[in-house]
Amino acid sequence: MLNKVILIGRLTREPELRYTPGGVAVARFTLAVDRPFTNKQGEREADFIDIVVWQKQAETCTQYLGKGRLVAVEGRLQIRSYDDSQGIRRKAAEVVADQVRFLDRPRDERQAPVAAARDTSTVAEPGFSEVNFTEDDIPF
Amino acid sequence: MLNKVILIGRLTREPELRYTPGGVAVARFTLAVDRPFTNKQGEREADFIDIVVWQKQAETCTQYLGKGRLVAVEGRLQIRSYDDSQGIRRKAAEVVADQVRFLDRPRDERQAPVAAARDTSTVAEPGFSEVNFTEDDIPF
Amino acid sequence: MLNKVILIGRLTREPELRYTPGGVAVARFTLAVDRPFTNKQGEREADFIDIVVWQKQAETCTQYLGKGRLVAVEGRLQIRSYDDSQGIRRKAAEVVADQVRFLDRPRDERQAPVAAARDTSTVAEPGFSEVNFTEDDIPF
Amino acid sequence: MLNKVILIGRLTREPELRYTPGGVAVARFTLAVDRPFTNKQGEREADFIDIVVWQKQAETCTQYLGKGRLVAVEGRLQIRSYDDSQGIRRKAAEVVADQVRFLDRPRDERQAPVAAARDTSTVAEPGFSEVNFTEDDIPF
DNA sequence: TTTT
DNA sequence: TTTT
Repeated sequence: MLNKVILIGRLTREPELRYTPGGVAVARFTLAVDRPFTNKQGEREADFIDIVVWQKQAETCTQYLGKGRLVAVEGRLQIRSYDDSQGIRRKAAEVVADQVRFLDRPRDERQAPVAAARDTSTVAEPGFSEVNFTEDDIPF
Repeated sequence: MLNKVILIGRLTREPELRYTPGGVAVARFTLAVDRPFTNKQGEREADFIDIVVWQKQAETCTQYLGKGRLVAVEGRLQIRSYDDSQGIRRKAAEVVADQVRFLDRPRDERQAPVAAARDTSTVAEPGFSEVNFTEDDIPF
Repeated sequence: MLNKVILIGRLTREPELRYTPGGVAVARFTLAVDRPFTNKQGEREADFIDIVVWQKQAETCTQYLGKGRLVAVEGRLQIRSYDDSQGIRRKAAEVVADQVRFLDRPRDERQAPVAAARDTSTVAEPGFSEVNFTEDDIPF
Repeated sequence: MLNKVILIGRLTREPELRYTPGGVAVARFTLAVDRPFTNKQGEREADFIDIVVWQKQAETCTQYLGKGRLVAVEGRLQIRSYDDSQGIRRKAAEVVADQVRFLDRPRDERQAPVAAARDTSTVAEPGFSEVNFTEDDIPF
């Protein structure tokens, strides 16, 4: 009845963009999220979490994000079963993103910070469509 | 850049429904959310948190919820300033709900559980409008 | 850097309790979490999400929870790799719970509501250990 | 029964550190969190949300954070009533932080990135004390 | 002002 | 393998 996931981590690789037969964009990438403690060998580990993004947001993520970028992802945890190419039954877990927020600047934008700021601001909330009633509208 | 609140608590009173001049429904209610510890006198306290709900969801909440009902609210924390009727500047904090989930049955539905189940199921996700691409659509 | 999962759903079976070689309690159960939309056949699906609970909370969950019970789980999403009994490399996803809240009463407690209320209140926050500084302590 | 807030925003000023009569550190700061839409004048607004941090984390936040720094805060929403210096009854809303994550580097550390990285990594999770059972311990 |  |  409620299924909410919020992650902050870094992309392990470029997003991969595909289209459904019906022409809808879908992107996938993996997020490395550091665990909040060290293991018995004193090393810090990470969870590698698969992210799925749909529609316009899929395209903006693919266009602007790359390996190492820091993002916040809000979404839901989806578990699905499938048979792999060897016919072995497998389960996949992935976070289907509602929102992807970009938390750092691309590396090569240190030279062109203003343009970068503008570019990324336009994609800051890909696919966002919340109705924006504000406090001015509140009648009590 | 990210503002997410998730609460589970009980309504302290009936929701109050109004309409903006433009005819948009807005409901307000207060949620009592027990604190996860006792105070120095050994008593359990609660936070009384104001909730604002918009549009169709405002109407379904007003119709189906009442004092004492258990709900989960997902939304964002909004802080706004205003002058009260004495001209004193005040700040208001409220959670603007994206989702309100009903977690228990109304009291008088013990007699008529089937009808109740059907009725509440139809309002289980008031105003919900997520695009429902599913795993069958994932092309990789 | 942030990995937060919040779920509300129903247990698909009794929790299973084990102990590590060092004697620490671990419980596992699966949560059915309804998806917020229907599929193309008009059916409502669910995600079946594995939950891991540690220590005292593992024991209270095992003692008080059973198939069909409604709970809220707060935790982190853990992805781990392992080889199954056939030597096939697999990935497992599970939510490691920080908190498990019981959102309904056990079925057979309708006859004994008072005792039930007391019993479950004592386990309402298994393993909880937050430091409880309150507003009375705030020096400004 | 559940009260969870997750915010990403920027400090509007330096944290203010005090101590309770009993000697416990408490820090306060305000977070500007951009709203996910523009108002009717096409401007982007923000919510200014008061944050309270306790104990060691209060001290590390005060030591390392300053105006403009980007952080993620996880905590609970607390509503409390008090009388101000004019005897006017007021309500205060604040997020009591469980975790504060630093999401950017301090400005003057561009010159000394390595030291900065090390310094901030040691305070990345101030006050964190989660028990760190890991997958190696899972007996099933 | 407050819910179970 | 699955809950209401």
